[in-house]
Amino acid sequence: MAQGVPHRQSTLDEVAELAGVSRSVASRVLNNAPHVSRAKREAVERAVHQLAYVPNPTARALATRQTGAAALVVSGEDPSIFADPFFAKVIVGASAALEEAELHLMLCLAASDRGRRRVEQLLRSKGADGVMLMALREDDPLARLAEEAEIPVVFGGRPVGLDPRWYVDVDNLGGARAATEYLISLGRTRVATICGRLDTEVGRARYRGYQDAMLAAGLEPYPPEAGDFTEPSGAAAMAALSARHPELDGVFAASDNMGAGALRTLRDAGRRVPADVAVIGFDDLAVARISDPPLTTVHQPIEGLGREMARMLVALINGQAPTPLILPTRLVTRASA
Amino acid sequence: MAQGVPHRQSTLDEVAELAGVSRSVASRVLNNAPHVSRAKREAVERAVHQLAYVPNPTARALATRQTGAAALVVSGEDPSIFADPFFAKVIVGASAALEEAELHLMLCLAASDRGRRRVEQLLRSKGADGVMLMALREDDPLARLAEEAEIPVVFGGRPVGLDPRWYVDVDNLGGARAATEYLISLGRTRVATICGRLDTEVGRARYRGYQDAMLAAGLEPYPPEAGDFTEPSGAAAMAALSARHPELDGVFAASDNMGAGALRTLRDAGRRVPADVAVIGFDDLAVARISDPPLTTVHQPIEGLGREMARMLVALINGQAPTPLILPTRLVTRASA
DNA sequence: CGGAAGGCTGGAAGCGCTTCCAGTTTCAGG
DNA sequence: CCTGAAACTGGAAGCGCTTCCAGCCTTCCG
Repeated sequence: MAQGVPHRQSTLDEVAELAGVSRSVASRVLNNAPHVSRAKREAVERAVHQLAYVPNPTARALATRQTGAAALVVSGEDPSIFADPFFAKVIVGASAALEEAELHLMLCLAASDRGRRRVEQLLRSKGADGVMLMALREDDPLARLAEEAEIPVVFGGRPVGLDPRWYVDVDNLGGARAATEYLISLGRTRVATICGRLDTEVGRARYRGYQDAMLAAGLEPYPPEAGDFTEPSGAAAMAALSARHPELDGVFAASDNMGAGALRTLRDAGRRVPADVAVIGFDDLAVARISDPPLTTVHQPIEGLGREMARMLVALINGQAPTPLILPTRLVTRASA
Repeated sequence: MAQGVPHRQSTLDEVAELAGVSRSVASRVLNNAPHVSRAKREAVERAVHQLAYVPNPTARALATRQTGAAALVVSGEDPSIFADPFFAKVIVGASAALEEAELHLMLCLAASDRGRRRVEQLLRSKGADGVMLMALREDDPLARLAEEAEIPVVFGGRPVGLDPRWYVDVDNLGGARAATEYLISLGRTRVATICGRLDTEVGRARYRGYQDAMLAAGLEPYPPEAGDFTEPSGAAAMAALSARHPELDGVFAASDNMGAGALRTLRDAGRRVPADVAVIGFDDLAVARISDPPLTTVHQPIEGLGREMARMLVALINGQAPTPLILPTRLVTRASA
């Protein structure tokens, strides 16, 4: 940066003057609006090139009342939940879709009080053209704020106890049911689940899917053994489960990380997978591929989730009326089941 | 959103009028600038509260010529490199530091041509108050643009063939040397390395660290066996290495993912870790903890990297003159070596 | 060749906020 | 009770761009 003179940014006025037209015409050329003769259009283009002119986005934003940015806010009390590669994939998808709409991506990690206050500001001051909300906790105050906000809001996953107007979700229930059904189809009858946090909709839906499948097969569901979606919690849950129910021959873990943890515990305990216990995870993250044995899991289209959220948001911003979306999941069979 | 009347956002003028003061005074109160009597200050505050007034950030940005946002751009031809949890951690750190400075975080994945063009725009139009640049490739055109830009730019990691004025890096060389020295101190003498891409500074530095340690111990470094930092590439490299040099008793992998890949290959080949071959990784990501056996690795302060980049950027934005920073790494011993 | 339709054009009014500055008020000290 | 300094205050001029609109100039048809 800053080598030599500050070199004042050139303005539209200067472009207009150099091109010998009025500022209005120059503006029209830039936004390629109609009502500009070929000659003037070219003159302006030449001037733009000559001055290396770049429009000032802030001024444009003020005049058009559009910021040109969309925000992705990730809630949660602990910023480290964001370290989950899940979010990175969502971002990749969302980023691509926003790029198509020429929108910038603002990322808000609303973990601290301060962070949440900033999100509130953003929502109320219309600091972005729209907002995508993820990982809301039960009774998250952000939910209210979002409902009251006068800018488009799209939810990623349905927050517990709320029925947002616009959201994109993944078929957690169906995926969990499919996983459990697969275990059952393998002849396993003593299938337990390591479920995720039951104060999240994801955790609940996946648990419900497990229950549904068990009941449908005439089997008694085991009581939920809860983890928090992380590897250590999966390992701990597996230990607790084995102690309480040594007869288990199948486990559905509500996340790959927990599944990997379960594999570790089983391995340490000398139980073979899948011979003694079959394990299925959920997410289809990298960890599922590199665990030992590779984890059979429920694939969810995470980038797709991000992409669709962004697309829905763009639609809303453009005044369209999209409908909520639930993306399909599918079972990926590997060695663990 | 949009329940009921559009409810026009109230403006500073309205606040001023309601409080019975001029707009200037109201503005001063909001920015708590001096030269406002107690009485008027309170009157304005009351009006702000009553109207639920929130200043319009765009207008403020136009007037102050400050956008209130900093951008983090992640380069690379493939957007999926962003899926590496590495970046998520950088973001967590950067986000926290930016929050303290009341700056928003804009995230730019400059993978596509379109994405790169947008970054160029951002740089040239001063669409952000500053920019953090990461994962530049060799001869990345973004580097030039950044140098020419008239806004503060901080590099995360030094790009190959460039000596940026402001950067934050991690002591890759020292870390790699320490890892290799540790293997040697364990009595291993036939230590090879699975290095990362040698067209990145990270890859080169870690390879150089390995070389240094070997030479210093009077051992002959093996020629580099390159991967691309991913698990599969590590597995493949390990296979190639074993085929070519069956005598190996130690391997330094330049990333945990590659280390995990190496472990997998060794396990599949029936070689015991660390008894037959000791393995060390680099990064200290989650994968190092859950691999089998857990991977001894070089810890690098990734969140710290993000935090320091953001702090340096904030310093630059505030007109200070920070100095480049190289963060320390340290060896974390686990079971694999 | 007249006239109307319609494309072009540029002046001017914003968008909502900051900030300079000149004028006014306040008040301690003499 | 006066004086000057210090503290306030509000008018006004922007920040750089979009967009409405009234007027002008083409065309083109009858």
